[in-house]
Amino acid sequence: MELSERSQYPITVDCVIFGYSENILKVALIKRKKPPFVGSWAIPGGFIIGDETVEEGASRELKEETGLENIYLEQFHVFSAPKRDPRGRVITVAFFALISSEKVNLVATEDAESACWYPAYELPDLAFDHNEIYVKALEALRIANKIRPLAFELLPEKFTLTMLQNLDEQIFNAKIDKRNFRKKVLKMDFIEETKNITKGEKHRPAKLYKFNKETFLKSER
Amino acid sequence: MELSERSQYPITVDCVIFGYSENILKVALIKRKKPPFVGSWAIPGGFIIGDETVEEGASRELKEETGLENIYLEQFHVFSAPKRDPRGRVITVAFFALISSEKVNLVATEDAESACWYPAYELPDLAFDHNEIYVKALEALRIANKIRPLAFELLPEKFTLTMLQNLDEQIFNAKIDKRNFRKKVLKMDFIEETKNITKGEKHRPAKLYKFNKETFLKSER
DNA sequence: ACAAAAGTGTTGATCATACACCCATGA
DNA sequence: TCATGGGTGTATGATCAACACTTTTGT
Repeated sequence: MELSERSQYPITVDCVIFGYSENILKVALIKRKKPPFVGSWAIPGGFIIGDETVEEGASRELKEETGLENIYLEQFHVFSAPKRDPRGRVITVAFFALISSEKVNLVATEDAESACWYPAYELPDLAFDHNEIYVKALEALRIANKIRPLAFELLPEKFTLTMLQNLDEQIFNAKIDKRNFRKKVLKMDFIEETKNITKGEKHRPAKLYKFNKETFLKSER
Repeated sequence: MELSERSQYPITVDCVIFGYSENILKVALIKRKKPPFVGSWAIPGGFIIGDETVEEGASRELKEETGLENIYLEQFHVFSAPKRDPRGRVITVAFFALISSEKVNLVATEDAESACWYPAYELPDLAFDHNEIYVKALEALRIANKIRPLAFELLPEKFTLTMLQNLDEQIFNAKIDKRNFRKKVLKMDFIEETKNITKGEKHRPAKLYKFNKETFLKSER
């Protein structure tokens, strides 16, 4: 049997894009302007075309959506239920993406009437099987964040320990003790104090830290 | 643009089948009898057909290969490099499978001249990008085994603590201290002592334990 | 009696948790 | 001077790592 005689399927990538602004973990959603699910909110995604890998497809999609390149991307699950798209069979590879820029303007694409950031714990009901995809995305983000340090991908290059703690609290949707958190973080030698401090806030300024990737990679071995 | 006008791709599932026999963690491989890579060893897999989900495809494949149903299966990564199959573009969803039966006779399928169990740390060089798939499979198995108890899927219903320890040692390819291991395991209330012991071995008999899934699920909450 | 694996406790080090007050700044 | 978040230490219990001998069986 030749390859071309096999069942073939359109493949999409769906990207659960996490961002962090105003001290809140957010997710980028688009409002659909084409059927099916016109007017519903959905996770951005698109078809794989030509010879691109699923990673390349996800990057391309992300660039169209946010204008950004070199974004952290990680695939976490394939959704292949035959009726997940009422138009016909589409198999999707789901990714989560982490964006560090404080304020990214989302671009409404071909399929979207508009796009905006929703707080991660206040999402509206989503189109297709996207509620299910989102649940798995959060789960995958939590597991990945425990195994390796990912929070930095969501923060600006220099950040305060309070920002880092707040972000962790949001990812796990749980309160963390401040002193214990700082003790733990300051023991990690890949989190380096910079000479900078925050300014212009109406309270005591905070030290800024940065993540040293090289030191982290060395400490891995 | 209609769905049918999109780029479409043949999809395969590849199953890294782990088994455990003679106190050794093993992997099922097939010897290819068709081009490309005739005579090479490979991870078993096959095309998705019709309306089946990737999970259904993997189960079907596994049944053809081992005759077994209701096997533990977990997808862990999509491999989509355009040249990964020299015959043409094929995107594969990789799974790992865990088999508990002590001795499963592997069935040579349509594509395979033969099939056999290889010790997990003595695999031959593999066809396609299967070396890379295998590395990721082992990694995924280790992570999954830390997060939830999977070792039971590889053991007979009743097992000794030494068997369980040996299996963990093989999965992580590391030596574990016997007393510490037993202390930890016996604290888990979902591992229950049975009234049975091993027999007919030329040393002191061992108590047999079993995994109580209900108790485990309760302790999760 | 010997060989082979089963079974068993203690100690010190490290880590996680709980908890409350002073400090530096802007308004 | 007040409001706001930044910054700090200690004590307790839990968990992990290291380590060696006795027991039970088959031959």
